[in-house]
Amino acid sequence: MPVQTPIASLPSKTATAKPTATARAKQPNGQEGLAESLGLMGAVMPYPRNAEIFGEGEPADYLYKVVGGAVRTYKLLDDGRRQIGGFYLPGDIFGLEAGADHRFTAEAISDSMVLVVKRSTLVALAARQVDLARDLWTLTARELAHVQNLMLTLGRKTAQERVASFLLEMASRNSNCDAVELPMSRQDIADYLGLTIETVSRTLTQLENSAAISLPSSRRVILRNMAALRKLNA
Amino acid sequence: MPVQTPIASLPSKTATAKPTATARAKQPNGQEGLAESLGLMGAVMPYPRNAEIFGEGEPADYLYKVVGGAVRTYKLLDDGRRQIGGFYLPGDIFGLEAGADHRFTAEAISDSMVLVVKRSTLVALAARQVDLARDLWTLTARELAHVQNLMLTLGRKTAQERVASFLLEMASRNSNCDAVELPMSRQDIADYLGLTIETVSRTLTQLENSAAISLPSSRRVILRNMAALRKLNA
DNA sequence: CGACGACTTGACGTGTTTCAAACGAGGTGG
DNA sequence: CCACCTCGTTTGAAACACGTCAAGTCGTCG
Repeated sequence: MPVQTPIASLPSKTATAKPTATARAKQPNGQEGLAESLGLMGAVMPYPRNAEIFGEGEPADYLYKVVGGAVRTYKLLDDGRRQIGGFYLPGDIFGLEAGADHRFTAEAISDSMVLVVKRSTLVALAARQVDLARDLWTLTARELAHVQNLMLTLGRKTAQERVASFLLEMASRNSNCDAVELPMSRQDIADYLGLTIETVSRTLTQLENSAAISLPSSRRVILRNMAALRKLNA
Repeated sequence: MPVQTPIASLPSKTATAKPTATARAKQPNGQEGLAESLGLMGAVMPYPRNAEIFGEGEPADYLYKVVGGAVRTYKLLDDGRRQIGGFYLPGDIFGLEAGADHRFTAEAISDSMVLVVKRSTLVALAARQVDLARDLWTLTARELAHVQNLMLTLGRKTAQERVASFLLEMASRNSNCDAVELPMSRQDIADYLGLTIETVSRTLTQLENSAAISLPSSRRVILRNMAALRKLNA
């Protein structure tokens, strides 16, 4: 449950942002430039574990970047089923909307530090700076690509395939390519993959028994056989 | 299977587009302006049933708008499983990418007429016209919202809930709000909802038996009890 | 040490898939 | 005009993967 809602009490030092900060050399990537300059226009806020950062349906006045910790976004169906849309790790940007409102709820998975940036600042800047406008578009497109992949996973894959996809996704983020530290609980993973917590747990032990991974602890996974996992990735 | 690939032989009359065409009054919607002006910069191409319009991984040099017929976009897993990402009906725009390549394949569901517009034209224009840039962003955001909804459906819903969601989605597009003409096959619906063709068929007859819908023919559905369907929509 | 939360494991039930066959509409040819 | 083929759809019966319910284990913190 929400522990604090610091958005309302944001220090409005955003006005001090230097417009020229976004006029740096164009990165091949399309997001780095934006990610870099964000630091100059926002404030870092701490969110304790399970604190709500923003709620579904709230006005999307800010955009967020994980500085430390981890964040999940999700939607709740009225009967309590939860679909997690994505996990955000340090460096990731989330909460950017083209429309007026947030379409998901965002919560800190663990105690987290989050950079908060006023959206109107960016949108106003984007009106004059073509490449910033493109960065915003690219960011949304990246989110789209991620959800499309998730959709593929949710569509018609076995539990093993889903868990394998998840582990490979996590590994591809942690530069340390074959040891993954999971900040999220089994329930979070289950709600991300459209499975139950029991199935996730069982599947992980199956994968361990088949020597594809090992589990030194429940939150730590070592990918022992990438090839096998990738084959499951279908 | 692909019957023709007319993209290569596109008449390049796109250069005759009038830049000022996009400077019309701002619509509340954010897409109408773009959708409207597109007609001036592209050519309408016919695609026979099942013809490929573009393929996954191909350069995304064009953007498309359905003029007549219907289009599906999908991804194929190597073992033949197919996930349909969306259905596009007359008026809908598809194939817009922020990146260089198409991430899905697009095919005509039935004989279709499709307006084809050169992307570089739009992107170049967007560099000078702020609201066109915003329209492109909004279009991607709309696609994102749609896929997020689909993700919710695929996540952990029963067959009844999925089919009900699908029917309500289709009904919300056909202005004729309670009679839906389905251009796509049961297999298409199944691959959209992450079910098998048999389950879709069975579920439709269940819904008919429970008086929620009626099926005058296999491609024609009449929504008899919206409330019941919406309750299933969870 | 005890208690709590997160995770794992087991036994059983069930909704969906799978495999198989029948049905129906549309089209062609005799 | 009817026989016949084809393709999409429907229906049936059996198998299976995952969900559910319940108990047990592990690690952490007070």
